[in-house]
Amino acid sequence: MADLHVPLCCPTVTSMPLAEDDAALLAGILKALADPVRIRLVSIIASSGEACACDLPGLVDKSQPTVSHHLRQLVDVGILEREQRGKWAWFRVSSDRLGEICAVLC
Amino acid sequence: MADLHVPLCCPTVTSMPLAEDDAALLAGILKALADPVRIRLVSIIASSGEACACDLPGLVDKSQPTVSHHLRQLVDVGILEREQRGKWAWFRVSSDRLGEICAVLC
DNA sequence: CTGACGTATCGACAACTGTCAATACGTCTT
DNA sequence: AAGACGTATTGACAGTTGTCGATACGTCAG
Repeated sequence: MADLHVPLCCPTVTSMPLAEDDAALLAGILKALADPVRIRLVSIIASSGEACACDLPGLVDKSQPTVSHHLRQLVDVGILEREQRGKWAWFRVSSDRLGEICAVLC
Repeated sequence: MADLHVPLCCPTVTSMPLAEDDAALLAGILKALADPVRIRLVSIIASSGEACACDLPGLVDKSQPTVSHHLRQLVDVGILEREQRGKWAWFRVSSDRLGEICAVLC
């Protein structure tokens, strides 16, 4: 899979036709957000500042493997940042990434 | 399918945990954007102001039914507006809709 | 070192999605 | 009325995705 961590440096979506590469990159990032469970995870983590993975399966009512799978996708595109603390994994949203998405869409 | 035309009136994603319903609604809209072909269509149409469906298959290098299918999804969630002019279909982006998405994400 | 426990990965499966050829539907022109 | 032409829908199929049980991996406590 392409590296989705690169900054979104393309011009605004509405200003000129997106190149195929930029379109694929942006679509990949949006796809990571475009799931009810993942958007809720982002929302929960963002509004708390940070969250421990141990609490998330209960909060979104999904199994631990499923939540881990979703978290990975969000980390892969740079929306979430992961930090290991002892045996717990903590997640924080990358405010930069969300801002970039907005900047490109408007 | 739920009506995705309703305004996104939920609070910011980052301010408080999204309710399940709001999450499903927002995810549906983002999913419509989260495809390379559809994002390019939006970008092409937005940067021209409007576009005729007859030109789009050539511009994105997809078959006419495929493009029609993608356009329909974008119209269904309110990102595109369709206008029939004689036997041609013209599309315009709903700037409101994109703005709403940004407002909710940031 | 070993057991306990939190997390990630694997394997499998049903559901969904993007794609196109074929076809149906609308609208204009003659 | 009939043909031409642009667009939408249908049917089918391969590829992707969300989900979870089982299992492997890491890290801490004893």
